[in-house]
Amino acid sequence: MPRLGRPAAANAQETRQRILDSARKLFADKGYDGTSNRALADAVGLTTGALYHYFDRKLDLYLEVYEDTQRHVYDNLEAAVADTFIDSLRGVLEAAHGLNNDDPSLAQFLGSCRVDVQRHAELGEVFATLDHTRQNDFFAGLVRLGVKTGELDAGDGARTAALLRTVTIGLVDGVSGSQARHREAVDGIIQLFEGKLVRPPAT
Amino acid sequence: MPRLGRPAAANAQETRQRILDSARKLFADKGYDGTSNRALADAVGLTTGALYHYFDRKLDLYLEVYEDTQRHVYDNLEAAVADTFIDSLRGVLEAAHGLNNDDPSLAQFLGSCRVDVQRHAELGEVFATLDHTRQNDFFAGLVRLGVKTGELDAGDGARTAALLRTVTIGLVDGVSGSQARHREAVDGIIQLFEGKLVRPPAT
Amino acid sequence: MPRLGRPAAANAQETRQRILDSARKLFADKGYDGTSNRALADAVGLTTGALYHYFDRKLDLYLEVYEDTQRHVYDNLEAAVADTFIDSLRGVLEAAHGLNNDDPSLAQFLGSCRVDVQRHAELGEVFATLDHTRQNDFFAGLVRLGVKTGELDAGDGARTAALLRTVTIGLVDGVSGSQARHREAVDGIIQLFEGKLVRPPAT
Amino acid sequence: MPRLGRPAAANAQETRQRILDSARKLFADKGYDGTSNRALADAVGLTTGALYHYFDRKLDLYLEVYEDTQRHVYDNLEAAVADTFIDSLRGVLEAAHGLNNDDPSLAQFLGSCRVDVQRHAELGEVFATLDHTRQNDFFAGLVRLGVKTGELDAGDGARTAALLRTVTIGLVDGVSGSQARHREAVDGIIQLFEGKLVRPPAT
DNA sequence: CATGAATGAGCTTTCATTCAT
DNA sequence: AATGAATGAAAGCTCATTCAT
Repeated sequence: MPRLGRPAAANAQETRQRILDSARKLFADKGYDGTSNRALADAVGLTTGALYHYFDRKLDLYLEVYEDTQRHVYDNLEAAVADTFIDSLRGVLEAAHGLNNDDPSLAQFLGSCRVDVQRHAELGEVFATLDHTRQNDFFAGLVRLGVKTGELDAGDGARTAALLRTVTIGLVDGVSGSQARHREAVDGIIQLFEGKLVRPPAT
Repeated sequence: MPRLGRPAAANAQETRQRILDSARKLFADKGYDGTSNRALADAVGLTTGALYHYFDRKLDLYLEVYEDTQRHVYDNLEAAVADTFIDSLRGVLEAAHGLNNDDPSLAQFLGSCRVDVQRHAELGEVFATLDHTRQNDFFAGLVRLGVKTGELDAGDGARTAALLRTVTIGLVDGVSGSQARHREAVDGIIQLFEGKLVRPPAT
Repeated sequence: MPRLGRPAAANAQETRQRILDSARKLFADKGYDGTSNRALADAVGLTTGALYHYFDRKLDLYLEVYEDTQRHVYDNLEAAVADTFIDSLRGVLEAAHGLNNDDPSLAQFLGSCRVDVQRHAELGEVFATLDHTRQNDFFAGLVRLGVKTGELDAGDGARTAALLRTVTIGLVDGVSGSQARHREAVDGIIQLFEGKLVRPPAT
Repeated sequence: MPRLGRPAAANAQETRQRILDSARKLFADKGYDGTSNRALADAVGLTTGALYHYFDRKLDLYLEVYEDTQRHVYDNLEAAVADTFIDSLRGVLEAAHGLNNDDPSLAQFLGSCRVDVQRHAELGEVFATLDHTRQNDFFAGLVRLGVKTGELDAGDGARTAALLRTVTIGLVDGVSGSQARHREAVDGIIQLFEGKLVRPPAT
């Protein structure tokens, strides 16, 4: 005999957030398909049916996790932008490292997400309709700053943006699982950008 | 409508290769779980049962695709190593770009693979038993070369290896889908390593 | 054509029992492998997926059917034990005949089960972990009773137990399918134990 | 490139017998469904395709195994019949024990067979068309002998036949897997028929 | 006489989703 | 707000059988 009526402890807002948090971790770890509603429900302490009280479809839940995460991450990165390109880069990478330290599932989810969007036709369609301005603007903004301060040539803009995107993805996909390796990679990147990592061969 | 029994044209060697090639493309695109035996069989022009004539389990097929791809890629990258660190880097990145040009599914599969190995417990277990020496040695060799030629400080070794790994993963996961963006990112990386991308701010 | 969602009339307890009852009949008739989830689901009026709402694996279902049946049968047989060996034997065989009359699938399942446990490695492993004390104790108890009343020599104990086991299995495997033949065999056994079936040859 | 033409060592007659022998063991152990053509081919050292050179269908192979086994067993049992019922019984049970000692798969197959015939509609149909006269006649003959010698009452004929059938099946299904237990059961049966196992209670 | 490539149907199991309660 | 009974589709895999070679 299940208890009827509204459970005493139930708080929709808070339950919803618990679902989103568990979902981010599971999606980050196992991917979209690899995360069953059942596993999610178990993690949250609900049944699969209850999930549908909060989200119409698994896809909608995934989307909401994405938007939450994206917002949280870029709020932090944007706050780290400074007066020069190199200082901003340093700040942004440090901020990324800090985020990864506090909650590794943030970066892991975003990396996992890029894969799932490519793999899943259905997910791809929905993501195509999202507003990605913020993400694009962020890298473009960094480059613009570098050109303004004279740190970058205007002609190297696209190249630098592509480079930043590549490095970011490498950090997320490659080393966000281990704090130590993440630290090392971040230090390497900064040192390289400062021109202090490599010099011409001895001869 | 093919009939029962052995088809006239059957050639085991060639069919096996067709399976592996189709599998690499599908695994690269849709991942391990996202690639059903059915989809693979359809792509090759067989039934799912026939696949088991060649591979005992889906996992074995995946493994074989991996080993084939890994071998092919590192044969090419190792051939591109030169006398100095910077020349080797340039050569290796160009070789990678060439490979990606000829058959994008090679890099895409390897990127896809890293994700699947993390997501799939079963895949992870099997991969743990594989010999990854070659992959590890490759980056370590590049760094040793740089130290020998004086291009790198010995103390920066670990940092540089982590950086190379990060950049490689970024290239594979981030931009191997588009030739143009891949080109741009490669050029950016080379220019950055040459110290010709960034300079101190004007003031 | 039932629709999706929970049917109005659903009653878990009763459905579960219907599954177990149908399963016993099918397992008795067709064996473990010969009984497909599909056939069982059809017999109960469900889909195969619904079975997994009640049992995690086919094997668990089989086990539960076994325990139910075993308990039911031995409850009846033990109740038939009397003051002397010969009266107990008569009572137990009559009880067995009665059970077989009421629901032939009980004995048939147990006979079928012994075969399946030998045939199926997986089934054998699980059954090895079960507690078979009750079954063993039952025959041992009968023999002890016979020795106590002087009906049996103590030295014939093991032989008599083996004989009882053999006769029981013969009844179950050989003639439980036909009431008439079962009756005849039971009568023959009793008469034989009473010493009224065979006498020395005429000469 | 498979070797073409007739393999040097091939001897149809002998290969056929090897198939039948392996088949009897596998069918006895795992049953009809539980024995795959593949497993049988492996045991014999052939491929599944080759089996079809000797038998049109799995079912035909099974049938042939049955007829071979049945003939072999009853040749032996009939040879053990003596002048009186009790001596015949003793002889037949000893013969059965000897057979079981020499090749346990004989009795095991026959026990396994009865189950499979009941479980498998297709098998049942084919067995219904077989001539079971010999098996039936054998028990009837024993009973007739007992009546002739005065060891049995004519009125107890059907009952005794049912009893013999029950005991035989019990021996085969229950204890043919272990020589020791088989021996014990055989001794118990003989002693019981001799009237030397049970006596009235002490009062 | 024998191989081995291939089919098509079947199996157990998992899953997203629905909906009466 | 939440449960849990149920569906229907799909998955990986096995199998008896066929037949070109």
